[in-house]
Amino acid sequence: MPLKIASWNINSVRLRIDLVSRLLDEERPDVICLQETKCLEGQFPLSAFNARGYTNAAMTCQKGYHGVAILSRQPFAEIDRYRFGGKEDARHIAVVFGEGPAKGITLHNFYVPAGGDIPDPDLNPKFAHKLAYLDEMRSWTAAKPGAQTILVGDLNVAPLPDDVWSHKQMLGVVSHTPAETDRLLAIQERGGWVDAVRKNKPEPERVYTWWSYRSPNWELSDRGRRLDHVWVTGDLDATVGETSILKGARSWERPSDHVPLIANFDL
DNA sequence: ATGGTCGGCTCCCGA
Repeated sequence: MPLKIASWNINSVRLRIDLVSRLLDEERPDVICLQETKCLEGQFPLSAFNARGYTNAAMTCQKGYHGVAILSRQPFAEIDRYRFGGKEDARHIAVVFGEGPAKGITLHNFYVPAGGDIPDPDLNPKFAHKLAYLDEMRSWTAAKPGAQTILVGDLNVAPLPDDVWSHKQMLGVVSHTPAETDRLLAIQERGGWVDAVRKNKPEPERVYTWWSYRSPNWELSDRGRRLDHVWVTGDLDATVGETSILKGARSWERPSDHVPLIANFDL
């Protein structure tokens, strides 16, 4: 049975609901995971999702910042929220699917802290928070090894040398420092997670999901980073099909700085 | 540890 999941850091779901609708109409995923929704639950534009058959919603929200949501055409049997890193930030939501092809599968949607600009936990509390968050993710995945589990989201770390435009020049830049990449790879290893995107786009292919707003010539300079991820537990490895990164969405009107990821499964 | 541009709790802060 096919299952198609989309993940997108939308950077305000209210502002960009028409872009989300376009993605849903063009790609028709079964499930969409959003990060940085940036609104309270009562402000979430549910009607655009309901009109397209995404009548099941699980979200964790806070005013103005962060926020993650899972919208699905298939019902949920369970909804869970975890709070890592010693803050009450809205950065994680998980569901277990009830009926349908994904029945029994757990889906986690994460928005890992960006970490500020200075890659030193002693000088920058935001970077310390990010490292603490990643450390807690590792403890969490080691304590509770997943089965039949998919993890998606904006992990705000580009773990591999070919996940950035210049490994050498990025080693001191938050998102690609050894402190972060070591931690992300440790989470992967401890949890037995498989990087679904790299499974069919292996290194040394350069793969990016984010291009900064600060570069007016983002497409020409192509200084991207692979900050968004789809991971699966080892028992789902064989079910992973095509994954795609919809770079075209970065050129849509008033775009997010992240583009959607699509992952197909054959369950 | 350049500066650049976005979003929202908007003349600032987080990304």
